[in-house]
Amino acid sequence: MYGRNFGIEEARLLFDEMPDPDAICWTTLILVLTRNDHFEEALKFFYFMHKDYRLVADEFTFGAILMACSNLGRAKQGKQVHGKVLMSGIGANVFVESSLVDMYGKCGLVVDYRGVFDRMLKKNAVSWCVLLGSYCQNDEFKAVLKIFRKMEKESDMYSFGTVLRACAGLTVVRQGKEVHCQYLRRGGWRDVIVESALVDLYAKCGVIDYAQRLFAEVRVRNVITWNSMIYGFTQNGRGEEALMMFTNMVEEEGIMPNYISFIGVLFACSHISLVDQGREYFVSMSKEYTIEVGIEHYTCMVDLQGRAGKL
DNA sequence: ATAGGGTTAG
Repeated sequence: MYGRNFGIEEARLLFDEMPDPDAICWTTLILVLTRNDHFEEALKFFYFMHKDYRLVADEFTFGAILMACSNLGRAKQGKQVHGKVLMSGIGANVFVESSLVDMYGKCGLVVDYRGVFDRMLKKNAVSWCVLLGSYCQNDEFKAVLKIFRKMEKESDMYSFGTVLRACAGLTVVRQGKEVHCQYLRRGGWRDVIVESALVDLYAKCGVIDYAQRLFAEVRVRNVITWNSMIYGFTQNGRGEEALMMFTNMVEEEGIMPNYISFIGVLFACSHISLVDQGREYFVSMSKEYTIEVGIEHYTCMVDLQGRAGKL
């Protein structure tokens, strides 16, 4: 109950009070941690449970631990967990196997995720979606489209974000439109993830005005939707509008920009030679927004000042 | 008590 409502501390305290927590209690705590993005801690507790308390992990435990490995990109640990899964005799569980595919996919191990997927006896929409996601994460966009075309009932609405991302990666606007239509035909409607992917797709394909019209119709926008639009203007040589979008996002909508927002903003400044304003944005990143300045931002600043003759 | 989707410099 606390874990589902961001009460990680409360969940921890209650767990510590338990006189003799069994494997289900431990697993519940691990699930709370993964659900709230505390992946390192989740792994720590797993090893604790396993090594110090000799409790037996089940499919729920392994699912959560594999999720932690996926999100941390820990291939080595993930493989070890895979070994434990095989030894435990619950290898043929659709949750665990889908998590394994996802783990190998997010770690970039193409042979492994394909191998696990091919050997799965039972597959469902999530398994197929994870496979698409794995190919997409490894820039195998053509494979994503090929598999998606062969899928019918196996796919559900979750697949569309990934497939649209693949179309954007290939800048194939015609196929992107087809997928867009298919999404609508299947009753897709007002999904912030799909709509963000659509804005990005059309912007990347150069149909920026259409992207803008679509963006205007979106009801629920989050920072990623805005980033897609901001970066879309930047990519299409419309830096002023990119900066206007950024201002709108922050001042009108009160949405906090993130690391990626500033890549679009600084790159926009570089394109329209706004050196001083670019510097101000660069400084405000850490001062006003407490966002860590990364290599991409420094690169934009080098570009910005280099283009302006300030070698 | 369980798994999956979207934004990123040169």
